Amino acid sequence: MTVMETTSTTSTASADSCAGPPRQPRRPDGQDKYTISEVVTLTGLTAHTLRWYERIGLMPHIDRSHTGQRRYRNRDLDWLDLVGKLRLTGMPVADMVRYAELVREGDHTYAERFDLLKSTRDDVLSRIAELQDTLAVLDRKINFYADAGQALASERAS
Amino acid sequence: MTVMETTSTTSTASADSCAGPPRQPRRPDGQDKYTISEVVTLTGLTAHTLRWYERIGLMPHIDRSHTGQRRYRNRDLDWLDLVGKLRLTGMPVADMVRYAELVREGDHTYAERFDLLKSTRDDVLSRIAELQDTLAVLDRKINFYADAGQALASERAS
DNA sequence: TAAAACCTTGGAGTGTGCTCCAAGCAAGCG
DNA sequence: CGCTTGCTTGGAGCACACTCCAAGGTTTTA
Repeated sequence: MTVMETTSTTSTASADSCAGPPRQPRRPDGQDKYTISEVVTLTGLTAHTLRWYERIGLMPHIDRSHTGQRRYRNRDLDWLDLVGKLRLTGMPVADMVRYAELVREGDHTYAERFDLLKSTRDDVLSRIAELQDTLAVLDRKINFYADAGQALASERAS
Repeated sequence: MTVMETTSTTSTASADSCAGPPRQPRRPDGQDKYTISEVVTLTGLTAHTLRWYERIGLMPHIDRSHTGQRRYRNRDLDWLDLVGKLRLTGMPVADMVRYAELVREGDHTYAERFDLLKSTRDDVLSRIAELQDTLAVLDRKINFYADAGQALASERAS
């Protein structure tokens, strides 16, 4: 009855500013079968999202137990890692689905996969450039407010 | 009657890969009054979006002509430039509205504005790091497909 | 002065990427 | 056996950031 589904830790504001990204727990060695909830803890995605990815054709075929429950394998986790990376680039899910289709279609789609990844790479490069541009603007403003804060402090001191 | 509202050039796929970002037209010198459609061409935003920004409190007070039409000034365009930059960082609109409120409230909010920009800056830095990480993954895959393409080519040649 | 182009509003609609629900089956434990 | 916990499905719902509409007033051009 009660479902509750691990509603992914609300990381709205990155609380600790002086730590790396929240590292996902590492996969246990020598295992090649994971339940959906194990994949939840390994990837940080919700079970809802994992099932949704499958519905929209973003996943390869996922093995099932004799009673129909999903049994993910290491290659599926590798795929989810890639999807996670692509998601960070802002790539639309539809494009990732297209890439997944190309993979399913076999080796003769290498060229098209190459093109897709290459243009994604170009996008990433320009996103980085944009962000660095923004960083400069931000730094100018931050310095302004820092100086203004200093000015107020020394005003209080005098 | 006919509205049509300049439905922002569909830049779904960045067509020309070997060109800089699509530079917005530069502001005419010595002008300090712009209609909404002039702001549309200067910013690349739609008129809908400009009005919506105003409704949600993301804009400072915008002057009006004697008949109630918007007349943007250079400082408003500066603000829109900043908003555009912040939007690129993935900052939620709600946070930008918060910043706009702080600006409206006056000089005594300097410290809070500093904090907000600083944490945004931190976010930008980690986004850049993520993207560079992704770039490495992408490059490995791209190299794989490039090599595979070479292999196929030399196979055909032999 | 008339037509065409542009601007106004509140509110409704859209696309994306999840997020959740209801109802039911299954597996492990005491 | 009953209880708890976990997994299944299709479909509905949600948050965000726009995007558009209808109906009407304004400005510019010919």
